[in-house]
Amino acid sequence: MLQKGDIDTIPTRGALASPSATGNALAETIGLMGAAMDFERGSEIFAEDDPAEYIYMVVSGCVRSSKLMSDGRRQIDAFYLPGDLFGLDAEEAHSFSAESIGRSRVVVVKRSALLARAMHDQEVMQQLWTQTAAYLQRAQSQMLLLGRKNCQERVATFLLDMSARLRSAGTIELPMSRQDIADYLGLTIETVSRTFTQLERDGVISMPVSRRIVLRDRPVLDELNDCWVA
Amino acid sequence: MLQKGDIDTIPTRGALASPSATGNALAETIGLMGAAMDFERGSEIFAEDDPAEYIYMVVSGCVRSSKLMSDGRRQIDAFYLPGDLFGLDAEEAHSFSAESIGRSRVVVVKRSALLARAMHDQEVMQQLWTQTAAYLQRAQSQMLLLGRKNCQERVATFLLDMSARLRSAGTIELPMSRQDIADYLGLTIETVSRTFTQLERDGVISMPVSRRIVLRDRPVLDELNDCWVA
DNA sequence: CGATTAATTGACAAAACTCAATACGAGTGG
DNA sequence: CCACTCGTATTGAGTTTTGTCAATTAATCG
Repeated sequence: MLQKGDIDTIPTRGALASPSATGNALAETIGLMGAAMDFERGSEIFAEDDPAEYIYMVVSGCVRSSKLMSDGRRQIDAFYLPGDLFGLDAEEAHSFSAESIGRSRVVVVKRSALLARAMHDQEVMQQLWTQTAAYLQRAQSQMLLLGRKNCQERVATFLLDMSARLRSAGTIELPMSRQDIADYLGLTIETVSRTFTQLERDGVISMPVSRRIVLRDRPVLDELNDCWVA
Repeated sequence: MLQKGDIDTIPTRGALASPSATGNALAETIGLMGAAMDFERGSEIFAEDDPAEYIYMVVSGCVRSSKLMSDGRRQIDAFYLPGDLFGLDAEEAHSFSAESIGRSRVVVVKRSALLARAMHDQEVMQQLWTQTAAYLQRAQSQMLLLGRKNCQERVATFLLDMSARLRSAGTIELPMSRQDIADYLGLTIETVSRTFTQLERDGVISMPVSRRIVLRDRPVLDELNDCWVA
């Protein structure tokens, strides 16, 4: 599915917009080995069941990965922000699809090349594991959210997580639509919208515009979030 | 948390009750390096936030891993069956707890020892990654289930998954309680019970006793399950 | 066999969903 | 600069699904 973006053959040393807390050796290696590609708003980076030929790192923008059911129901597993790796399947085929939200730039490296590298660079191999384990941990938190939290708690957890990952000081600029948030939180767009409105009425957040969220009362959000550690 | 079981210092070569499809080199290594421990019904193997000192492999019985909220709501991330590894956190502390369902035997190996081994056995390191990625993939399917499936679909998916993992020819002997199933599927015990009853009335399954489920109409279960591949 | 835990069932309540209408906001062209 | 348009977001009314609480019934273990 690499046809959709333009390959930028210029090496991407230092191309990372925000040097996220990603496993450094691995991110470094990918940055050096990979090619930068640009994706348009909404374009598909890979599809479910596509051969897992590449491993990806977000440079700028935001990527969503999701699974679809045959009747169109969608669950977004994760949003990837600058510095995040994705496509880390160990299987031959991807078990989910990935699309660019808005415009984004992504560094792409051949799985086979990275694995070859990992085979004689122990640290790269280990970080491949560490990164994957970190995503597994996130997935476990998300299962708690999806299985057991109510809509206020889901939204609070989401906002605190985005705030931490975007390193925002109280104001979050959301890169994704309400529909994406709904599909990530296992809710409908209407419920997400109503929950935002309710939190604003209660003075917990404010929304100058719908994609800009100001966290006004963190203690309440933390309370709703229960077991989160920022 | 290792006090609860009895350490069996006899090496566990060939101790695996059912030689599951686990990454072989890794399972082999753990079997050879590890010590067998027995756990009583309901006993805790490790708790959330415990230091992640060991990595585990189920020999017999069944283990559940879960997360708790402060008010007692529980989400079970996974059930581990013979041959399955667990405790594969890359972090220093476990992000979930693990308890034995019924009696079980587990092989335990020091994380540090296994990592040391992995550092000069490339295959072990890679399988550590592969295993973790496989669990991440399972987690992604579970997120789709928890976020988007209705109770019938959840139960159908659960039954097909258990049937495949237990290699059962149509009859499943469930090792876990309805409460455990409910906490795994993000439902209440009553909803799980009613759904089983409904499926039995519809002739899709039968339940000679509550823990023994006979799959009578796989096509219907597959239909409910949507996108599963056995 | 009896005690105790696990599972089922029923009646009702609540949370989230659906469908439909309306409002907002970014981008475009007059 | 304003009006128009189109995709996105919000709001309302009513329904559905699942949850809650309480009462039974079934299964398991001494």
